[in-house]
Formats: sequence, C-alpha cells, structure tokens
Amino acid sequence: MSLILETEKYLTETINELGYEINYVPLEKSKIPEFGQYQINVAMQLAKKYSVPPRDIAAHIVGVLDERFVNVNIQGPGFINVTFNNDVLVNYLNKGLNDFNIFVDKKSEKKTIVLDYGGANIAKVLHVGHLRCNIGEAMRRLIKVFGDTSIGDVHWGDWGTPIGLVIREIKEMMPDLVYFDKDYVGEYPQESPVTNEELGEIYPRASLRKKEDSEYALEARILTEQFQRGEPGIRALWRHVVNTSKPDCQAIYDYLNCRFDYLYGESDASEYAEPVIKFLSDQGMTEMSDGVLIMHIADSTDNKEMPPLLLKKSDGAILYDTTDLATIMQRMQDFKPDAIWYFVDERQSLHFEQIFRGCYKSGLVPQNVDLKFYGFGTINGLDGKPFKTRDGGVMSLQELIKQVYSKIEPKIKPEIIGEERIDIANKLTVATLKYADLLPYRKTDYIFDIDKFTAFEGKTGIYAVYTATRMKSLLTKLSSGNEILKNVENQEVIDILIKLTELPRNLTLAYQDVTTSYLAEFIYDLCSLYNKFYANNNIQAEENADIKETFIALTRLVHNTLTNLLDILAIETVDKM
RNA sequence: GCGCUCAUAGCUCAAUUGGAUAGAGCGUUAGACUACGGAUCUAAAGGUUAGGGGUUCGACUCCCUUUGGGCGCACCA
Repeated sequence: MSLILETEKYLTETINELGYEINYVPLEKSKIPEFGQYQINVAMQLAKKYSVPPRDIAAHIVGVLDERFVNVNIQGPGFINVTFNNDVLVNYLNKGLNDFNIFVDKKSEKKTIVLDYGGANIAKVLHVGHLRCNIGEAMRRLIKVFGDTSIGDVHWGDWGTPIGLVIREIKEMMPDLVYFDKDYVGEYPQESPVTNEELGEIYPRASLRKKEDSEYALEARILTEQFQRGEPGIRALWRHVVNTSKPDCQAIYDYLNCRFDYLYGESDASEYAEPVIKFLSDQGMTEMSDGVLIMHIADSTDNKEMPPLLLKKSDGAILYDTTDLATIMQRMQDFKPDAIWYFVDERQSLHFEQIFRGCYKSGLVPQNVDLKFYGFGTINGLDGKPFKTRDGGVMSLQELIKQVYSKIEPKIKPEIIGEERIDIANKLTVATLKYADLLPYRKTDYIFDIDKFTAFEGKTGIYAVYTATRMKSLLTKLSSGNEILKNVENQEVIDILIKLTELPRNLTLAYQDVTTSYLAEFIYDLCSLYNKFYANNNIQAEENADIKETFIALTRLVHNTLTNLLDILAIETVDKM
C-alpha cells in the first residue's frame, strides 16, 4: 500500500475515534508549500455537520496526530497542513528502489478487461487519427500494472464497404480477372493482383468515384455482400486485399509499440453474425422496416431520438452494428470478460450507446459486465482543422512519422552512426509522437504541431527520454546498485521524494478515469524536479559520503520509476542520444 | 430540429474531481557553463477562467441561461 493511502486510512480511523463520523479523509497536496507538504481539509465539512467552528475541529484533530508528521499547523478557516517526518519518507521510498509496486494501490478484486483499440480499416492507409491507438496500448499496460488481466484486440476493419469499393475499383482496372468470372471453376491465383502501393491509391480513387457515380456505389455494395456471403471469386479477391494491406498497417502499430494480444478482425466475428441475429430474433427484439432488419432500442425515458440498430440491409449485407454485436458475442464466449473497453473516435459515441443498449436489453451481455466507450478527440493541424497534407489530402500516419523522424534524426550526436543511429532516431520519434498524444486529456481535440513536439526544449517526450539517458549515464559511472537513501537535509531531494509520494494517486486516477494525461504530466514534473536537483548539486564531486550515497540512490529511484512510467506509455528509453 | 461536447495567459495544454494566491510548456525579455550529457537550469512579464444568474463557509469545477466553436443523428465505418 502506498504511503498516502496508508496515511489516509490512519487519518480516517483517528478522526472517527474522535467522534466525527466520516468515511474517507483525503490527504491532499498542499497548495501553499510554505505551510506544509500535504493538507487535510475535512474540518470545514465536519463543522457543518456538527455545528462546531471548523478551527475548533481542526485543533481537536491536530491534538491527536502522531509523530509521523512534523510542523503541523492550522491556517485560514481550518486547513490543517502537515509535513512528513523525513524518516517516514526515506523508509517508504527506499522500498521503491527496486519495487515499482509500492506506488500501485491495487484493488482486491481482479478483473478481465478486453480493450478494443487500433481498429484500422485495412483497405485504407492509416491516417494521423490512428496515432491515438497509443491510448489503448497505454491503458492495456496500466491495467496489467494494477494486476488485472488485459486483453488487447486490434479489431481490424476488414468486413465492410470500403473493401467492397476497393474490389469494385480493381474490377475497373482489371475486368478480366478470374475472380469476376462467375463460371470460373479452377483454383484462384496465389498472387495478389494488386500491390500494397497500388492499394494506397485505389481506395481514394474509389471513394471519390462512389460520390459521383451511384451505379458504381451500388456495385460496390453488391460486391460487399458477395464477399460477406462467401461468393468464391470475390471472397478470394477479398483475401488478397486483406493480406496485402494488413502487414503494412501492422508494421506501423509495431513501430508504435502497440502489442496487441489478439489481431482479430471484423471478419473473425463474421461467423457470429447469423447467430447473434438469431439470438436477438429469438428474444423477439427484431423486426423488418423498409426491407431492413432492425432492433429498436429507444426507451420511453429518452430525451433524444435513438435510432434503431440496423442488423441486415435490404441487400442482405451486414453493417457495423451487426459486426460489433457479433464481436461482443464472440468475446463473451472466448474471454468471459468483466468489461469491454472501446477506444474509438469520440464521434462514434452514439453508435456505441446503441450497441451497448442492444446488448443489455437483449441479455446478450449481462448487466454486471461493463461495456464502456472511451472516446478520444481528433488530431488537428495548425489551423485547428483536421490534419491535412500541404496539397489538402489526408495526412497518413506514415507521413507524419517520416516528418517527425526527419526533424529528430539530425539532432542526435554525430558520433552515433549506422544502425544504432537509426534505432535511436526511431525510438525518439516514437517517444515524441506518443508523449504528444498521451499528454492532453483523452477527449479533447488537440493540435499536432510538429515543430513544437520535436523542439529542443519543452514538455516533450524527448525531454523525458533525455533526462533518463543522463541519469543512466551517471549511474553507469557512479552506482554500485546498492545505494540507499539516507535522511539528509536537502530541499531538492525532499521535493523529489514528496513528488514520488504523489505517484500512486496519479496512477489510480489514470486507471479510474482511463486517462493517460495524469501519467504524462507526472513524468514531466518528476523530470523537471530531477533536472533542477541535478543542476544545483554536483553528485560526483560531493564529499559527504551519506549525501553522495543519497544522491546516487535518488538517481536510481527516479530512473527506475521514470523507466517504469515510460514503459506504461510504451515509450522506450535509450542509453545515448 | 434533437442530442453530445468544448470555451482557461499571445499560442498549445493543466488544475489533486468543490479547497487557500488558477499552474506548466512554447513564444517574449533578462540571466547561469571548465557541462557528473546545455536536448539543462534561474528569473520576469502575461488571467474579471466566453457573458450573466444561482447553489455554500468556499466555484474553472455543480445547476440554470445567453453567446460562440466542434461533432453526431436508419441501409458508410
């Protein structure tokens, strides 16, 4: 258990023993450091409940606090300020030298959580928005740290109309391919008729044509229904498209350290499409409307229109409503999860509200299983509008990565060369992209400013990695690996120790709110405090043995903690840069 | 039209979930080097938290309202 949680338990018990009934006494970071490290703000609440002046209650509480605190004082209406006895801090944090778990307040019950993130539509190239797969990956890792079982699934978009469009366009280019010949009976070719580069151009072309040519759009929809149904030629061509495009998408996820436990696609749930429709029909939940099989999910208490789920189109093809329901059916059977979390663009919130309603209403998912939608905001360009390339096209994630790489690579020391240089440049590129993406609150749209995020200075991934690198270099020179913190009077050391006591709350908040910004902010604060300490203390030249050992131990502590935190964000450190 | 969401320093974002004097980065201005890795550190200036009401000991935070953005609303995903 963390120091803060343990202290809060102590305070809650102590204050209850005084006769004040209260469930939870939070220990909050002090707003005014001159008064103390932490503050207790319950006197004001209790004053109302017991009709006693808050300062009297504060004095009452202060009277019984034990020696874990020093310099206890009351300010203003009844704020109690406390400072930890330095021995308490040192004892607690020495345990953290080799054990990150002292910062993790684990819950008693463990959960199994499926995380759905990534979700690339594999007929299209990944665009900048797909960078936000970082959020799901970070949460997958964070959940593990808390001891839950996390199951990450990329959920490829491989079963919808975009691929139908691609196939339609291939037909335009090569109408004589055997896949389109209904009477063809032989084996289909092993080789894909299109390369990945061609696919990159095919979808945009098809997408444009669809808008102008309704006949073309209709044919694409028919082709979609055909590969879904398993028409041999079209299905074979579908497989080529998928197999050609998928490795490219996957390579980018790999590059970004997104390590999915499962690489399922919508197509893997397709065998559950009919069963899920049957299940819903058996519950009497479905009906026909204008030739479409639908399920009503509106509620009499709704204050807005709630469109029905569309289970099967008039042409027989299924849409993502059905695909998502089928996927849930599959996940319930395969994983028996306590929760399924979706990390998807915020704009899909209504869709998932519909899906979740359908699941609970029909009993496909029991009420005690948590279906949660964690939407994220859009990545915008400098003008605050969706990210575009200079010529106005959609900016691909690959292109963004290239641009960031080209800004970072020249800044690496000239003596680092060859493969190692490339490796470091890649790691720093990923660190830059991830930190920039994980710092803002999940739901806010943010502006991706390449110059800013790759800058020499500032609140960036580079700053954190640089700090870690410098610590590592120092430890290599000076550390035996056995140093421990001593109780020394050094304000910069104590500031860092206090900052570390705040880590458990940040981890808990990040988990509860499913928001990485708490961690990214913490990483910056920790690095900043360490760099300040580093600038003002010469560790190597320190003559007092206890102080020197403490400095080195502190460096180990911060380095280990920082490395663990960066790992949760899936950011790798480097030994030199 | 209905609904969701957002509005904080010149710009990009925070604010311990209702706590004291709203904080960082960038930019601007002025500084620190024989530096254990300067991709660092120090300091200054910069705010009526979009406007208006309300709730209470206390509001950026909760409620109402006005204004202004972004987004979504049956056979795309």
